[in-house]
Order: sequence, then structure tokens, then C-alpha cells
Amino acid sequence: MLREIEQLNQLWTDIYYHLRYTHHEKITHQSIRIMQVIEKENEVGIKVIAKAIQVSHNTASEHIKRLIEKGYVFKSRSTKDERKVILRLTDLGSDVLHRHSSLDEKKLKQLLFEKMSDEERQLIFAAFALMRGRAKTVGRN
Amino acid sequence: MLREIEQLNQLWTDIYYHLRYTHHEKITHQSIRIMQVIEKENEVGIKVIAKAIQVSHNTASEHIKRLIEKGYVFKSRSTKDERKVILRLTDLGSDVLHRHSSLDEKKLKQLLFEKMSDEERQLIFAAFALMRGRAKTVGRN
DNA sequence: TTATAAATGTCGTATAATAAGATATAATCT
DNA sequence: AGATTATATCTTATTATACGACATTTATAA
Repeated sequence: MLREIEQLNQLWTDIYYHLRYTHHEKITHQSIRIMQVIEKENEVGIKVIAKAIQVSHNTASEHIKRLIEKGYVFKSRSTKDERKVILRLTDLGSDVLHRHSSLDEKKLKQLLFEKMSDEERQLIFAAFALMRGRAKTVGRN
Repeated sequence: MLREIEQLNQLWTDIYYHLRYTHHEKITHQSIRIMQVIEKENEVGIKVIAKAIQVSHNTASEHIKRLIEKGYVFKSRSTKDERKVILRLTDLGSDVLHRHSSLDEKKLKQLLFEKMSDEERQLIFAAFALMRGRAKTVGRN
């Protein structure tokens, strides 16, 4: 069983290594993690960021300041509670995050539409959709 | 077609977001990228690293020095050409890289063996193996 | 067998990122 | 009104990142 888990991880990291974007703009690790949280969760504020990356709230606030300076993130305030900040990615921020965590669209296109049959492609989609659906429930219960 | 590609990327990043390790030791972005190259390629030296992360050879050499200090990497010399360094990950280095690029084994175990039937699990493995096989050929023609 | 090239290492220096404590401000709650 | 909550700013300290210049060692060419 452990054998299978390791094997799946091997497949996972191999796929990412071969299909990721090769050219990256300079960006730090913390920046990526912060932007991932902003993209995947909703109504993200400073506190959520601080907890997600395990730093103090003032450090989180400084990270956000820099991300705003770079044009990757923008702030708005919650209408319900005006103390709360709501963070969102700009289009530029989305692009940058994409190039650091997604698969290269050109490579994916080649893979799915030139190197695979329709049935194979459908197999891939079915498997990923299944895995995503179940992954969402992992950790709770 | 672009729609499908974007959708697959959405699935990919969602899966990673839900199944990745949540606790990370402090490590920089460049360190991870360097260790990925060392793990996935063979006979990696300073030049290869420098090219992979787009820095000068002296900067690459300094990165490697720090990774060695941290106990993540070790050096040997090529027997054919003694000028050349060959880099490898230590066990600790492998662990650290694993926690930054692989899926959490506990979560995977839960996902594959508690939340899926045998047929579903086989579907996942078949799809990933297929994808990995084809991914290796992407980029070259 | 020198001369030169290739691969790597080291030193000095500069900038940016990272992080926390202390303190401040503004909105909300009691 | 006073306390609490969420965020911001300022100061300070450490580490990471990067490069140019120069040094070293091994390999190859003339």
C-alpha cells in the first residue's frame, strides 16, 4: 500500500517536472503560498494569511504590502465589517501564480491533443475529476 | 480545447492544494528548484544548476554551498572529468523536497484506500501512468 | 609541454526578503 | 465609554540572493 502511494507521488512529481513552465519571474516562496491561499479560499484577510503561512499578523501585513506594490494583489474592505480586509489577485497576480503552480498550457495542449486519443484524454479527465472530488473531503473526518 | 486545458489545470491545482503537506520547514524557492533538478536529472553539476535557475555559475555555487551546510545536498566528483561536480540529495534533502513538492502520504492514503473503491483507484493509477509516459515526450518534437 | 579553456570556488559588496516586537489606528462590540 | 478585533507602520535584525572580480584545478590543444 505504501508502495502504491509512493508510486503515485513519483508519477505526480514527474508529471509536474515535465509539464511545468520553465521560465519563471523572480518570486519568493512565501509570495506563492500567499497567492495560492487567496486564489483557493474566499474572503481572505490578513489573519487568514498569517495563519496559513505561520507568521505573525504584522509580518503577514508586510507581505501583503509588497504584493500590492508589485501589482499582484489588491485589497478591498468587507462591507459587513469594515475592519476586515478582503484580498484578491490582480490579473497579473493570477498569471504569475499560474506560471508557478499550473502546468504549461502549451505542453498540456500537445500532450492531450496530439499525443492522446479521445478515449485516453477522457480517461485523464475522469481520473482527475474523481480525484479532485474526493480530495476535497480529505482531512475532515 | 483551451477550455479543457484550463479545466485540467484547475483540477491539478485543486488537488495539490488539498493534498499537499501543510507544515513546511522554512526553505527558499531557489532551494526547492535546485533540489528538484538534482532529483529528476542525473549527473547534475554547477553549470546545470546555473542554467536551470538562470543565475551565474558563482551564484549557483553559493547556493550549493548553503544547501550542503544545511545537509540537503552532497558533492562528489566525476571520475571521467575531475573538474566536474556531481550533486546528490541526502536523505534529509529528499525528505524536505518531498514535503514541498509531493502529496501528503497520509492524505493520499486516506483518499486512495478509504475514499475510493479498487476500480476507482486503478483508474487513477492508469491515468497518471499514462500521463507521465506521454509527458516525458513533450517538448521534443 | 606550455598555453588556454572549462568547471568550480571564494571574496567583497549590495540589495531584497523575512520576521518580530512595539506601538498606532479605526471599526465593532459590550 | 471602554474593551476588543483587525490591520498598519516603524524599527531593527537576520538571512537570502546575486554578481563581478579573482583564484584554483583539471583537461585539452597547439
